Amino acid sequence: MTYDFRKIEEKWQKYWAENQTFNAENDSQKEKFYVLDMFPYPSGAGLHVGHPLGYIASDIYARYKRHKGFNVLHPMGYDSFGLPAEQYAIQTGQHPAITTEANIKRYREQLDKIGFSFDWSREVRTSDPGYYKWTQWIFIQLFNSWYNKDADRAEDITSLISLFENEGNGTVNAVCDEEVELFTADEWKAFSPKKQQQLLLQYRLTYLAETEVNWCPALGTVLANDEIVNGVSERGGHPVVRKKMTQWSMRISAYSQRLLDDLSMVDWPQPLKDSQTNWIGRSEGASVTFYTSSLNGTGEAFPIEVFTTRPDTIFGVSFMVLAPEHELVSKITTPEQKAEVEAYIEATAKRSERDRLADVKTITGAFTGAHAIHPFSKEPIPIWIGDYVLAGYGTGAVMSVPCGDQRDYDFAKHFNIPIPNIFEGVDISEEAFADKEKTVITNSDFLNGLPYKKAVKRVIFELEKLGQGKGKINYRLRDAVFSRQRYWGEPFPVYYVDGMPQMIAAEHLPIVLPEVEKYLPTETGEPPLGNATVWAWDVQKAEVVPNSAIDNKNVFPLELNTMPGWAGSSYYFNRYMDPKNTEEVFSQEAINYWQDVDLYIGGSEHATGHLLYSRFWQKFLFDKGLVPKPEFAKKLINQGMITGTSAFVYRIEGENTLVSKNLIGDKSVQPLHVDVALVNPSDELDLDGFKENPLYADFKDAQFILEDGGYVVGREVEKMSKSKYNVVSPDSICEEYGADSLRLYEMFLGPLEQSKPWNTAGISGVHSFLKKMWRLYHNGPDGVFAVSGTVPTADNLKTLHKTIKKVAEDIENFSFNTSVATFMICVNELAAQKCNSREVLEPLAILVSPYAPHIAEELWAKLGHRTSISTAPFPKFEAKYLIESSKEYPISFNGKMRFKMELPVDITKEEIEAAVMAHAKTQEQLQGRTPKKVIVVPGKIVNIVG
RNA sequence: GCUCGAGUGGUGGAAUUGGUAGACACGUUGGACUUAAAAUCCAAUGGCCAUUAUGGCCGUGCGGGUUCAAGUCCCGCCUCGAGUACCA
Repeated sequence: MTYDFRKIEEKWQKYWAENQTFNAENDSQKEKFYVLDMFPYPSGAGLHVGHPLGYIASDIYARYKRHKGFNVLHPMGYDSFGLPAEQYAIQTGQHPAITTEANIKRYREQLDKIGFSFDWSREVRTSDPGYYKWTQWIFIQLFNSWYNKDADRAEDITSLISLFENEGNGTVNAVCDEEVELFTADEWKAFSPKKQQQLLLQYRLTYLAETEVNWCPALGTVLANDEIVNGVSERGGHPVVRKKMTQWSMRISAYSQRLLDDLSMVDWPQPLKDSQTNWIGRSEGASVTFYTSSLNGTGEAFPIEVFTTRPDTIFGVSFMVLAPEHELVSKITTPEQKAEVEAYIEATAKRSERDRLADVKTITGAFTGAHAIHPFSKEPIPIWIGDYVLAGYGTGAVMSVPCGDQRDYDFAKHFNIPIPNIFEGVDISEEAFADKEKTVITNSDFLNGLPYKKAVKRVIFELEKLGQGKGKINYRLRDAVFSRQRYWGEPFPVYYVDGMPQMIAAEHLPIVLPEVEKYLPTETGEPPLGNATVWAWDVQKAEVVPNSAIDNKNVFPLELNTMPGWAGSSYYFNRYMDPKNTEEVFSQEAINYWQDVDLYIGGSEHATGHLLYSRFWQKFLFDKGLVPKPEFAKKLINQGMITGTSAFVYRIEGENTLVSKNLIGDKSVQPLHVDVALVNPSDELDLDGFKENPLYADFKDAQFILEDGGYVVGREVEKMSKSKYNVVSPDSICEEYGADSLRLYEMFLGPLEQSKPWNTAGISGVHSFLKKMWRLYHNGPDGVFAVSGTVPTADNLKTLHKTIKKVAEDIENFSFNTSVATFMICVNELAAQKCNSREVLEPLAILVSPYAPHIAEELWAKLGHRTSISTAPFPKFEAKYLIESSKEYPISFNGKMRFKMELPVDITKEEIEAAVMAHAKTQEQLQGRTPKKVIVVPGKIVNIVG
């Protein structure tokens, strides 16, 4: 009987679906194990072989854990809100929900063919109202919360209100907007309700504020910092400009320190932790307030707050620099300097973000004419503006210490500003000196002779005494803009009364995305939801009603923005625990049983987006007592990218002639991508297919210069992408070799975390392994299924048990590539031993089952089992079968292995040495010399020196 | 620039705490079976030199070092990849 993988795989995929084999139980007595994949955005292009890599790895792990007796949660769903479906809708008028549905259907077909053990009964889709009801609900919880720094956790907004009522906000230690006015309890009570709402908004964990945002005109929306790469949009590469807009923001900065600290709790890849650490960007230093001199300018003394990591160098300050956008600039600039400053501001405003990034070498700036007073020396310090100071970081102003900071140094040199030296024994004639460890301060009054750390302490003490500064920790992490001017996203559960946002009560959720005629912004520049005609909130009826009913008494306008892509993905891992719950986001029973994700597999590109936002929401839900763990995923693995192997044909420059790769010689040729589907494993082009393909119509009549009757293409490893015609789909591999072969081969390619090239040719190795394994169970006449009850030999058991040991270790270490090699060795050995004993072949089927589940189920059934192999106990490793009576020792001379020698394992070092020295080959190697030393490592090696 | 990761045959890769470098595959070559092909099986396959079997020398990006012994540890470089970028 031949290995008919098509029939077998179809049969078992149907069986698993019908029997719901992989549905997880929420009320199990078994120990839980939660294996999660990052859910995909269902794009129109479908899956290529690179996508399932992580899914296969997690599936192997999930199946392994089932064999180990765990109740495994292994769900899958779709991050189904997003730009491509909307762009498609703009172009074609097709509703994004329809496109999305079709794409999901295709994804599901492709996924099903690979034989994953997903619990599909728990599928979630972020664009499903039943799901985004809870996204909206969490948004409301954030709105109704503030961050209490004293308790270091989020609290209900009502506790803040009662603080205001009792003490005003003077004593409140909260994370809030930069500038909040101070008020007493009595003042608070006297404020109008609107004023109170405005003030509360400055404390809420999600808040509406006019912020500088990254506006992308081409996409017609704002972007978060992590959605911008090199100054252009991540999607599409469009320019991004700074713009002030009223937007919802998330006060993620409240969690900066905890997001940093709790990285030590999770087993995540170090590079990922590093990039989160960098992104959060904690720096310790001091905030110092300088006052402008009232002797010049308007005569008013304005405070300028700066942040510095080197307060110890305060006596080295010889100028200050403000960002061109800094609000003080217009107030302090002297009449004489006004023209120059304004010209500079105009010039920098014109430069795009990209230009600024591309050109960091050029030093520019302008003098304001104003001076600040040094807090200690009382000397006047000139105030400049320059675009090397960023408005968005710190306070947008710096105290410049040219002797201790290279940028300040370069700026000072360029504008001929003095560079006072405050470091003992350091030459600063060529460059600044920034080494904290070697710092000894001089020329600095009370700091003279102090090293860095002591000087910092002292100066902060003195600043506090003056009331002009204090120690401060600064974070680079900004609050996250949460509004998008898009259609295909979660609507906010928000309506506006007198311009103030109001939350819709939770019992009326979800607020369902309205229908619109057009998916573009309105003519007045409002977001696409501005096109909706039924998009107003009736507070009496508690429902969405036509806009015509808006009277601002009972019927109010609804929010027109939608939520960003990361909203729905920031808690989906918790929702999977109880996905059908209509009363709660998840029940406490479910979350207390499943707790958190034990293993999360996905791409490293989500390091500072999804993975940071998810940790933020998790901590918020933790503070609210809704989840038991402050971190949602214990272990995380980044799977590497599978690159494509592009194929090229070569056209001779200026001719319609294509020349085979090895005949190019010194001809001048132009390489052209050719679809890899037209190339066979020997790199030969399918000439007929090529000529018939409409893509290559230009070459229909081309001349071909062939070698040995064929056309050999060139190959190069590139990113797998449609535009490079190097995409290989899993469907075609499943069709030709089967899902089990695909699964094995994806693992066999190399370590999970590494990026590696796909080459379909290599799949024949794992495919013939499966055939070989099949034959092991079918060695009767004409290949009929035949397994004997004979007692296995010592060799059989040795092969089996070393395989059990290695495979179990490999899975625990996520070294899936080496276990495939181990299976091959095992089957090769058993075949050589002509083993067909049930006692060996039955456990072997279980070992292979996580990797190649279809063939394993089929063999398991043939072995007489009536239930799925998926919960069969993993074979137990018995060390006794591996015990050897002798060991083949490598005998080395001066570290080089010369020959091997079989010796019993239970003899002493001395006996080994004696046996080795007595060997004829030893004497031959020594050629009469007496060894200086003989190293014997029992069980390992013998090395003879001399 | 900074941070992190990686360099091993023609190719993908293996090598547990320093202990037989190149497992397992792909590819290539030769052979068996076959009228033929496919499929399958067997053998060889890091480089160089030598040969009658036996052998010898070199070899894990480069240069040093530690060690009886280094792909693995230490120091200094080179190359590639990823992230980040005037962060005060």
